[in-house]
Amino acid sequence: MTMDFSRDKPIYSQLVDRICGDILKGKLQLGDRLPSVREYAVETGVNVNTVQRVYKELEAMNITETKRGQGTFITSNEERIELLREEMKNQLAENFLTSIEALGFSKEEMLVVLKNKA
Amino acid sequence: MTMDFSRDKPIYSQLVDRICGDILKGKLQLGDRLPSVREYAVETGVNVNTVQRVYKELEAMNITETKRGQGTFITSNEERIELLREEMKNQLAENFLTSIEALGFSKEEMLVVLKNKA
DNA sequence: CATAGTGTACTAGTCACATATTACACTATG
DNA sequence: CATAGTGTAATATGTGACTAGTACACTATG
Repeated sequence: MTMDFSRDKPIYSQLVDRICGDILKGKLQLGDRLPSVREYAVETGVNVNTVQRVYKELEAMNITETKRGQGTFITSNEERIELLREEMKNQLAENFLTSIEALGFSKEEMLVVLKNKA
Repeated sequence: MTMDFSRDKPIYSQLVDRICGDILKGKLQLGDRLPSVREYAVETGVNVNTVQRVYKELEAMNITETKRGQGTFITSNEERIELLREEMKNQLAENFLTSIEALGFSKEEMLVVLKNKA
């Protein structure tokens, strides 16, 4: 496959985002098994170590559980996923507000822009 | 002064944002002279080269003009600043929308969150 | 024309990231 | 119990972004 990655962010981080997105979108279901590190490395065209880092990161976030010899699985803990959803939503909002404040825009002003966009 | 910088973004980039913000907020006026690279380096506690990079970046954005031996000045071109304002507003909005889409959130959902925040 | 204050250029060091390679540990399966 | 497929760990290497130190070039000013 050899995905294309943006250059302004580490690959491993983009992959984490991608997987989180797939979970939140429902493309990946609770309990699903992720591809093996070697498989996913080939799929995405990156090194095994990079994939390992992705899986490590996900596990640290408590959204996957890895079992030696078996694979890496999305947690079956629905609460955790729901919490993740809220966390990420909040994080996004906070970051956005911080950015607009730093640049001198008002929240109201930005809301208008957002509404008028695709 | 020794400002504190976030670690997830280059210092020079944060300084560019800061100055842009100060311009858009009116803290810096058209035609104003910025501190010299050395002055600003001391003020912020970073290296002269870092400041130079900031000024270079700003000049590339056409929002400052630098004159050897004299200093770096905010452009007097009001249109340019107004354009900058629109550009940055759009950029912020686009980035935000891209992020929320990647993570599987809807625009409407996020608008609600934003409204309910400080 | 000397001096001090500008911006600028060059070189080098550090660090995070990504890669490559190799070896190890565990588990399922025949 | 052999084998193939999992995740894990360790080491070395290359590269690019960022920062720092130092020296240079230009300009105003007395």
